Amino acid sequence: MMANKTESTPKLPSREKLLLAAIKLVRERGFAATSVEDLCRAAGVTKGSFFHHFATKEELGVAATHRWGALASEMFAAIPWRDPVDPVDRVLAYLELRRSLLVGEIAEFTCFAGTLVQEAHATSDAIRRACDEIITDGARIIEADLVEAFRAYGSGDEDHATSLALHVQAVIQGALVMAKAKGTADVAIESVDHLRRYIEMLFSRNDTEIRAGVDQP
Amino acid sequence: MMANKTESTPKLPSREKLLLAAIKLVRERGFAATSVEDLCRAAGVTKGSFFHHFATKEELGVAATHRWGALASEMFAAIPWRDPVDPVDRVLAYLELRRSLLVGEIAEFTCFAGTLVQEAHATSDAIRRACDEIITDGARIIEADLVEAFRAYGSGDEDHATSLALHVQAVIQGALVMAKAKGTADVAIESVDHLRRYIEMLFSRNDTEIRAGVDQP
DNA sequence: ACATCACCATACCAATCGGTATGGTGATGG
DNA sequence: CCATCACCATACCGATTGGTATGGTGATGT
Repeated sequence: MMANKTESTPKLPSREKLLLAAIKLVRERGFAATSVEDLCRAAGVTKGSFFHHFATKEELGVAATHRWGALASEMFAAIPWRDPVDPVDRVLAYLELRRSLLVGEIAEFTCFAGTLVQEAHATSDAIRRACDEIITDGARIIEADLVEAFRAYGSGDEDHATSLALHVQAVIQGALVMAKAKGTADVAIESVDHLRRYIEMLFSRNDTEIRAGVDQP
Repeated sequence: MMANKTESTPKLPSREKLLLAAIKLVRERGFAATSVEDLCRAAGVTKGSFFHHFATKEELGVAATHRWGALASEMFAAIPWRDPVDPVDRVLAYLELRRSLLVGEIAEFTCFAGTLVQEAHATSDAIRRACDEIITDGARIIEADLVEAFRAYGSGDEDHATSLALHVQAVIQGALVMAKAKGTADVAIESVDHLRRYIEMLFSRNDTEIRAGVDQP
């Protein structure tokens, strides 16, 4: 049988090293600006190895996107942000988590899929679909909580939950673009705060006035 | 005197043709994926002409960003969205305008600066700064209205207005990324709707309940 | 009338691009 | 013991890359 492909491999296999190098370099410099040789150099493998594992650079892009998606869901599964009993509090905890990740170097908190799809959406439908899938999966993380929240505090329309979950993704993507433009995460953090306030108001459970005069935390 | 550089030139000068070609091609395929020869072909000029006007491809990127900023402000100046007397209504009218632009081909409504800065922020600080400037200028379009709005309906803190204006830009940028991922503008339109609802709630002037159960328009 | 200059065209360049061809190596299954 | 195969290394390919060198042309100031 073929086995131990992803489990219990003592040293990182070449394919994995290439995937991680792709995620790193694309987040730093973009997809088109990263050559296959750059990838190989960063991964410490040869071009022969590269084209053994991936038929084209595009195929690596698709594979790296899936790897990125897996990394993200592993991460969100490992952190206990889902403890609150109130679904709204879970969503807010998720936002707090996303907010807390906005530290350090820009390339370390930007989204691989968002960066890639921006460049490749028109030239590679395979990459576009892969990124769409991973971003939509990301939205699904809070979608169930939002369904619950809408059911508890408003309409039970599931379309609302889907739409709002995608909006959360959109705001985060936009916040990252702004961070890249300004060269600092501050502006991204503020955007997440605005998003938090929106959701708080949407599901306002007490009568505390959360209006224009609210204080920033 | 040197004159008629941008005014009353009968046929489009080469420099302008290159700038417009850059805006078009970068929005379609990205900056790194667009070669200088692509640009020249699309603009109908030769490479000699290109490097006469721009020392490097990077320099063209900066110039095209400024051209893009000028195009945007010309456009927003030409459309009468600023008629309402209430500052909040002006902001909402602006959002409605942005929303109404989300039609047709994706490359025709995406933001040149957002696309460019995503790719080039780490490799060219000149491009990064230019994009930052243009995006921040875009935020300024509604900043004064937001200052008024905060003054009328909440705190008069100007930081709030700046932050919210940048958040509007962030949401739009993010919405465009999502549109690219999904291949359709629908998701972007919904994000703008969410943003609109946020601002309505933030400056809620009457006591109409705008909560989780609100109907989509 | 002449020099200057912005503007553009042609030809060319070394370097790099994504991709291929081919041969070697070690583990595995029969 | 041999054949197969996944895996990787080296060498190479034609095409394209951003950029340069150089020469020409027409308008302009003097």
